[in-house]
Amino acid sequence: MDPGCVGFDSGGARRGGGAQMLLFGGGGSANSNGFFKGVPMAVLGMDDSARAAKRPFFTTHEELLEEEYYDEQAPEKKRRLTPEQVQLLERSFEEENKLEPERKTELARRLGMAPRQVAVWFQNRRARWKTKQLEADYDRLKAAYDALAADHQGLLADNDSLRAQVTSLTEKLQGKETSPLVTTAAQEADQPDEHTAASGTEKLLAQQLKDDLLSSGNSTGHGALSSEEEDGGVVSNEGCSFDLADVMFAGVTYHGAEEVQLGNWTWFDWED
DNA sequence: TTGTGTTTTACGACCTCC
DNA sequence: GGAGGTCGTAAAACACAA
Repeated sequence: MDPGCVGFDSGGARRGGGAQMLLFGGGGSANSNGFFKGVPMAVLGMDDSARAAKRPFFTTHEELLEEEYYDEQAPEKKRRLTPEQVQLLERSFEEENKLEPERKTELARRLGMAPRQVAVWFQNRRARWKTKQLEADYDRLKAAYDALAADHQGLLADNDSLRAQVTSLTEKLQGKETSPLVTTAAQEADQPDEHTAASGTEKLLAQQLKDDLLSSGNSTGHGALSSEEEDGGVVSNEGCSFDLADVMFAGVTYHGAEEVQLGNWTWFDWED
């Protein structure tokens, strides 16, 4: 027979024996792991599947064209492709996962398979490929999500830390409300002109506040003062999730300071 | 050996494109 | 309308644990 032929001998029904197989490339008997032990539904001429279902598997390309291979008695069972067939199909799939009619015909001829079989194999192979792709996409998206979630947790921790600092500093400032340096807005309303000039003590306290802010900086830089920021006396809060100015300076006025507003941040700078 | 889960082969229904 | 695609599914083949 044609060395490129593969298939079953459907003689089970005709000769009363077990199914036999010819290996791809001219092999002999059925292999040991159970491949092809069933009587086949054939190298199906499945372009007409109703007829093909009754066609024996063992056949050459030429025999495929012959009606005499029909066997009305043969049970319809599936069979697996040989490793050699699968190997060639895989190689072809790697080159192009779509199947033009010419290529389908050529592959079928080389493999001793029906064109319909080749087409079905490509359909199933594309489905498996798509599943793998979806799994890979899922893995990538999950990794990206996990990284973002971790980053988010870090930001939340930073946020908590900064809030704690704000609370601490606010309490510290409010504990000094009675000093001549700082008054509440209400106190200032009562005595609007009393503290318009910054004294040496005021500057000292202001510097202390500034130092506190600088020393409480965190790793991400969000909401904390950096040395660069100190130079200009201006603070950026890009990416910060709370309004430091609102919290820290609510109801408190620093006398003799120049108020610099940038976004949600307010910085008080004093001229010497 | 048997039960069970997975993979492979094959098909029908439906959709899109020419 | 026909060809060829995807999608969902049936069933055979296979792997493997008990």
